[in-house]
Amino acid sequence: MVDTRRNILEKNYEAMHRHGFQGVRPDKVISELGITKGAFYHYFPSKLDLGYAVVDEIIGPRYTGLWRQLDHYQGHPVEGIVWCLEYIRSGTGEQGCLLGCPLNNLINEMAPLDEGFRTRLQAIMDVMHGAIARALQRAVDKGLLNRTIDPKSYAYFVLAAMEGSFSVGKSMQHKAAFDAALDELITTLRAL
Amino acid sequence: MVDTRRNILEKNYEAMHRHGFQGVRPDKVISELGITKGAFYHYFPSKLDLGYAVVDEIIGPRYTGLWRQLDHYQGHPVEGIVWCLEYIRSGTGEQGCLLGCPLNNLINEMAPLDEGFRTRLQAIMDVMHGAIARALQRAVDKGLLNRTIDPKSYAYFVLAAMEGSFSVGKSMQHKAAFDAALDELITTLRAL
DNA sequence: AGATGGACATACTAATTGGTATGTGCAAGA
DNA sequence: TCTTGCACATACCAATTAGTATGTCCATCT
Repeated sequence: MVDTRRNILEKNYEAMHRHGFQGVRPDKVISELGITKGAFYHYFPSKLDLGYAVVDEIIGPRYTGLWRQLDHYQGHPVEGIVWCLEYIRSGTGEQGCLLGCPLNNLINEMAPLDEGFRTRLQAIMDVMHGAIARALQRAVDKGLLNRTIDPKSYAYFVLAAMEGSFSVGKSMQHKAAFDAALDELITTLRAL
Repeated sequence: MVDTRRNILEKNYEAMHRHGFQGVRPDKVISELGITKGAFYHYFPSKLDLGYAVVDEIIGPRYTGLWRQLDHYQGHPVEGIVWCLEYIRSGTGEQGCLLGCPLNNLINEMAPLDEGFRTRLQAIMDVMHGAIARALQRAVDKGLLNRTIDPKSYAYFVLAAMEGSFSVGKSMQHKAAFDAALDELITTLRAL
């Protein structure tokens, strides 16, 4: 027997990625999975709890797992950040570009609407922000940067440019725009 | 008599800003306005058409009107871009930061879901992108930049960092994060 | 004055949504 | 072997959603 709960989680993650949380119809996802309401509500008390579980068990780990590696990156910290960005790019095909960044999508949709979502999404962003800020701080401490920067402030900028690249790619419906924005971010980082 | 159609448009714009297009309940907005379904469906054939009208008549003009001014900006083109960014910042209070950029929100929600939305949103982004790219091209032509850049590519980066600043501010639920990201973008632009 | 049409109000509705209540098969432990 | 409880299936349901169908008031044109 396959893991029914995990299947429900992953199918709903896909639906959330495309339609947003509010746009997810549990009924639809259920019938696509070939299961019934009984199975769904056996594992998740409500649609909202399902949404939280998708963030906690799929989206969160995916992002925090990547950025936490920055702390152990050997070499120029800025190149560590670039490595993370390139990793994200490599996981973003033409299709993924159209659907955008799952984290960015969810932040923009749910942050003002539900406190449960907001705290979870903020926690993920905090991990990413912390990792970038620490990397920049290491670079500053080692005197590796030409310009003086405030690591925490600059880390927000890096996050913004990265998330924004997805928005640009999504609106232009072309990975080329996403790539251009990301390339310029990388160039900017390397010029620090 | 006030302009009922405009009232419907503006109340729904506010609802879209907070709840997203899918989250808008025409019934709710109607009752808040103190009008009835008759009035609503007299002016708008459907909820989708209402959404298009909000983009065409409120969101679009607001953004294109601002960025088109760049073409007539006297002085260093980069300072013109900074002026636009500061204008956007000045219109973004603590509350506006929580709700995010209406354009960014709509792109992330609706671009993959509806072609009518997508083409409209892309058209707005194209205007903004074109204005920034032309400003950068002028700066290049006049030899005002230290670094050589590709104006079109860099314009995507500027747009990305700007839109992304809203995402960051929204997730952190703090204008300080938004301001930090925007400040670093401005510093980066001025260092070009 | 009578007809026309725009600007709404009122009342109704089919489909959908997000569930709940209840039943069943089966594996594991007492 | 009996029972307990997990893992689902089936059937039902109240509220909501996005409308439609129809009526009315009033200004304007003929």
